Amino acid sequence: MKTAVVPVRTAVIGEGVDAVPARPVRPARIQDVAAAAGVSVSTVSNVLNRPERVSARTAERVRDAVAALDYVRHPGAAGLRTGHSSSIGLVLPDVTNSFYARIARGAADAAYDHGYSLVLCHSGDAPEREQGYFTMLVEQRAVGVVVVPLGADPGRLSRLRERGIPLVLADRAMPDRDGCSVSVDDVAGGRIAVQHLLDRGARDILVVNGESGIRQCADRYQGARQAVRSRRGARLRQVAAEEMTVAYGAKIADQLGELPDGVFCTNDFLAAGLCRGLAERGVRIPEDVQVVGYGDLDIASFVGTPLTTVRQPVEELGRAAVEMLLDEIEARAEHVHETRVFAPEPVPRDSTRTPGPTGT
Amino acid sequence: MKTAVVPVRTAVIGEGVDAVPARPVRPARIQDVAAAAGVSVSTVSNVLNRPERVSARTAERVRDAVAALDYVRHPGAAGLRTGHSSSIGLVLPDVTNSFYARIARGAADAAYDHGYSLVLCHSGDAPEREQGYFTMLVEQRAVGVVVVPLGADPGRLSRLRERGIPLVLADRAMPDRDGCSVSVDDVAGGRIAVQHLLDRGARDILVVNGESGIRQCADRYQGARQAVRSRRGARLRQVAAEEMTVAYGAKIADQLGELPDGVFCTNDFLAAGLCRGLAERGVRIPEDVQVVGYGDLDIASFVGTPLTTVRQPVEELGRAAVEMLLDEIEARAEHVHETRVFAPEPVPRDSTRTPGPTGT
DNA sequence: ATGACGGCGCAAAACGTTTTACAGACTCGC
DNA sequence: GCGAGTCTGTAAAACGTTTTGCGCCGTCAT
Repeated sequence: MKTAVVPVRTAVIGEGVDAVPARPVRPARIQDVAAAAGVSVSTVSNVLNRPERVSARTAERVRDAVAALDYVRHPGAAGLRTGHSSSIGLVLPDVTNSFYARIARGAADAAYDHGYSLVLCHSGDAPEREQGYFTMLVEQRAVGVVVVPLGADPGRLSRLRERGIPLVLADRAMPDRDGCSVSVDDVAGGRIAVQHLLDRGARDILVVNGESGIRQCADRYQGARQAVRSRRGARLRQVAAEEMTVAYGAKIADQLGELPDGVFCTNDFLAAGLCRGLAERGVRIPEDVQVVGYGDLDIASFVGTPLTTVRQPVEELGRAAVEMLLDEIEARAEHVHETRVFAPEPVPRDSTRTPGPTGT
Repeated sequence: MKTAVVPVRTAVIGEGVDAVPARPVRPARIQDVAAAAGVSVSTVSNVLNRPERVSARTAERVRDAVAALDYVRHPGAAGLRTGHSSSIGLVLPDVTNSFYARIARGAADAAYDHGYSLVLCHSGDAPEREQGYFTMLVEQRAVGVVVVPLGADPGRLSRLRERGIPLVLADRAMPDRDGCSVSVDDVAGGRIAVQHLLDRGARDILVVNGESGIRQCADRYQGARQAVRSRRGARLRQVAAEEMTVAYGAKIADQLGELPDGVFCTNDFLAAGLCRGLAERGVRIPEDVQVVGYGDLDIASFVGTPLTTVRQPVEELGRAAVEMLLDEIEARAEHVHETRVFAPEPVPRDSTRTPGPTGT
């Protein structure tokens, strides 16, 4: 869906012809450096890549020449010889979604730290586009790919691997014998959230969930059950919202019959809506009902009473993904595939009380 | 600032040694295709790049061979010969910021459509890191760069250009003789917002702004002035918030003496906070006071009464940036630099009334 | 027949590196 | 002095393309 756009004014600057004045000089090649330093190309290459193989004196001469000529290496050409590029693919459904954006950020940081460049691939929930990016990455001889896969079509993924490109799965970790994966532990997240409520005296817990078909929702509920089971006298109910939005959160607050004393919403939108709905009914938060959200989205801290929530280390997810990828690439034989699951952590704010000895 | 993270469990799958079973076969080269089709390499290359130079019969034979061998072209090697790669750099302060994420999305889409790959560079507000990415892009022989520049250090930018890499500036358009730029028209945005209020009968307008040192803020205020000036009997006041956050928006609502009948907040956070603050004082929105925000952030639709706001065509910004870049690259001599300014558009929601004949 | 011309296809050079195998120059121990 | 061993440095091949210039072979007009 293209946004209609009106470019109000568009000014033309420069003349085009003389706007490309001195056609920029051809960048210096390694050969030029060699000539300038009075050594052979191979020596220059050695200085650059295995400095220990060359005497201090020549090394310095070479480095001077490099500086003088403003030489910059051409990793493309190098890759041609060595057989691998230095770029990593990052394939995700939508950069605009803050969850994926945080993954991208972590991944970009890690790639930068290790001297790799990150190719952003926006699959936009379209499998054929995901596939298009895969072939593009194969062409580029990408050294590896981090992917938040779309459908559960492992075929496409393994075809990439057959091409010799290691893959790390992020977030939607399907069990995967042939590669690493990273994800966050939603069961633990649910447990943490409800444990937090229990610790603050809540005993009649309501889970406001999304559709149980969504893995994250099911997992978080399971975690909630675990927490409640371990505390005698505690009780757990669940209600499912059709969509995990603010509007549906509010709607559920309206329809609530017997009020619980603790609510765990499996995402912050639901929680924000619920809080608003409850507030309109005159219910005080956290005095009458304590509320915990999930995700630590921006909205959690904006809402009327700042929301206690569960934070997922998403940037770390992205970072870990590329680091595991690089390990697979660099260690090769010694590498063992790993399934890394990150634990979320509670973010206490005003929608829950401070912990007391008991409560009831 | 690294988030503390606890990987709860980490399972080891596979054995590492035999986890890399059949070392994937070396991908087919153009030479293999040539052999299989019984033609020369150059013919294969011609089939691939200038099909008109080769007879239909041979072309088909070659294409069959390509399919049979599952040949994929190696643009890196090609680039070595032709002198240019097919990757574009996108340098921005923070992908996590939804504004920049939207730019990234638009840019990624455009790059994909034109067969270029987009290298994500996360400068993270650190000039030295921005510089680091610049040199990385020079190394890669990136064909061009779209950048949301950090400081106003045109030196770094022009140094990139001297290297022969065209640059398009996004968002923070400084007037730029040597390249294209894209941005949104904040003056128009301010005018639109206030015009919207005036059209709905508001006459005593308050602008809740950020620091006037920020260009966007100054521009939006200027637009507001233009709108008010063109309507007799209308009056404009301004108040500046120290930060453009929900909290400060609420604070301003508290401190407000004489109530205006229309408020233009120069960003949606301020607007959300202001609405909450006003609501707590018992002020009805939009009956007593109409409110317009800016940016069409997620929060605008979540808030108590959904917020009328101004939407910026940010994805289009990103898309246009790479397209202008590609024009510069492909048209070369005929290209003329352009400064493209996009117009924002109003998004009417519940925090303003429906337009009436007048209103007073 | 002959010459010119067009259409196809090919050989080879070039792009900028890395790496292998080797050569020359020292040093050292005898 | 001499051979073995160490250091430095080098020539050349290789990576996978694209492109230039050329040659071959029909065809067509003369």
